[in-house]
Amino acid sequence: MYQDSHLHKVSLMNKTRTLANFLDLSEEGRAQLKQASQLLRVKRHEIAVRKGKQVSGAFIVTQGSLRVFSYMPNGSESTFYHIRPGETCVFAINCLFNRLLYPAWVMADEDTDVYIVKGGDFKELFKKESSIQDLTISALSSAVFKLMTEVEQIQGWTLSQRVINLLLNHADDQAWVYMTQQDIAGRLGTTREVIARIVADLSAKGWIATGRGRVQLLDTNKLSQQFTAS
Amino acid sequence: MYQDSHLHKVSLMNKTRTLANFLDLSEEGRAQLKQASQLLRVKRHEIAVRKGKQVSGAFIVTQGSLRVFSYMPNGSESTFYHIRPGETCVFAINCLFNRLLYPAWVMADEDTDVYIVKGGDFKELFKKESSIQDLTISALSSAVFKLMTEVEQIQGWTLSQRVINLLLNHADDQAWVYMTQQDIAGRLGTTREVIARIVADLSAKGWIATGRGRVQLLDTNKLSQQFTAS
DNA sequence: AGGGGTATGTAACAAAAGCTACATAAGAGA
DNA sequence: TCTCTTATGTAGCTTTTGTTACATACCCCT
Repeated sequence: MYQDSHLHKVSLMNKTRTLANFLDLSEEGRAQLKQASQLLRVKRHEIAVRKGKQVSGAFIVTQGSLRVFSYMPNGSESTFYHIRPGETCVFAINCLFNRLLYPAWVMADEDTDVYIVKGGDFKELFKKESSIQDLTISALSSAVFKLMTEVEQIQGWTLSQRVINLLLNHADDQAWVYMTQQDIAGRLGTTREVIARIVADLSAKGWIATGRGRVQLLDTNKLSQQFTAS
Repeated sequence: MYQDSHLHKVSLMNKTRTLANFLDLSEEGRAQLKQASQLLRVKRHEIAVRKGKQVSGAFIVTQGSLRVFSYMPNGSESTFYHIRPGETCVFAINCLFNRLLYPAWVMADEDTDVYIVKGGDFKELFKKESSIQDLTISALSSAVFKLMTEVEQIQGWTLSQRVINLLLNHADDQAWVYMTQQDIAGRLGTTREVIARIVADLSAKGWIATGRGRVQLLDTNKLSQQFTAS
């Protein structure tokens, strides 16, 4: 269904949005980073990393967006998170520091540039460069926070509450959410039909309106109340 | 039901199992750590940290064991993890680096010694001392790994599979698991009755035997197969 | 040995979520 | 505008998990 990335490897020289734009490094740090990193360009819907792959280095996205997900026993996809410009992949860092195999699949949401910094060099840079320390710590700790929150929600909330929560978090200024029901289902680890049922219910109550590829929040107050009221 | 810790604060001087036993530090590092840390002794079943508390520093357990959990909407407890000697609390580190309030409850499983290292000093030490970096990174990344695994399991496995997995992971050499059904339920975020039902089923199949406060694994092969077979 | 506190065993019922199978609608592009 | 792809709407049924309410068994302590 989806193709593999062709692993176009490009030199750092001729790019405007290089890694250095996202990190504040010392002279030596900058030099080491430059020679240790490699640009990987991934096209929309290409697989960037396969599950079980040996992780050679840290990934840092400079442009575009990557989606990290896994397949559930029934074959459906469950999305863990997205990696956006300036962010690094926690799972890869985790693998680097613990010599694990990559535990998920990564697909480009759109055409994406990723820099790969060799594992050994990354660890060395980590010891000295505080901006690398910050990047690493913040990636790890925000992952801990998100995952913890997710575990709590999966265990303590109904699916309906989780859908509402996701809608509230993804709404833009005009209270629109641009996601298909399939996307929502994938994000919550369930199936489209279930989302359709829940969305239909919320719509019948007049709290939201649905459209193709989008949802409009009509009554954010009522929606928010679904967490406090039993 | 449970009492608060009385926060007995004791000087570092007269302890044999001090923090230094668990960390390999430079001279200055050792000195700074010493003056920045404080021993907290918590008695069995006392609450060591309350949810929503401001986190003043990193916790490192030198003796005993702490349980980190949260309350679900229905009032039951859901255990995230335990902190054992030489380990530190990820959530606390997370809070330190991101200025968050502590997101869970902590109770001592048994009489426990915890050192509290002031936040500012801990961050300074982190920049220079590689053993502190290791402790931090390994706490964060093993948390990421565990939580990620847990999310995958909650979403992709049946409760029965999750119970079997937990039993296999907690069995000692003689294939005994010393946990009450209540503990198991808390670990998996469900209720005792449900565990009783599952355990009764496994027992009827002859794969396990149950007893008060313990479970014996009789056929680990069959149990392990429950993950591959549909 | 007996008693009280805990832990486990059971059953019936309720609610939530997953699955199957189509029908219908919206939008993109020719 | 017409068609084709992709997304949504719905219904009925199955399976899993949660709840309620007791009965029974175990084990420590006196």
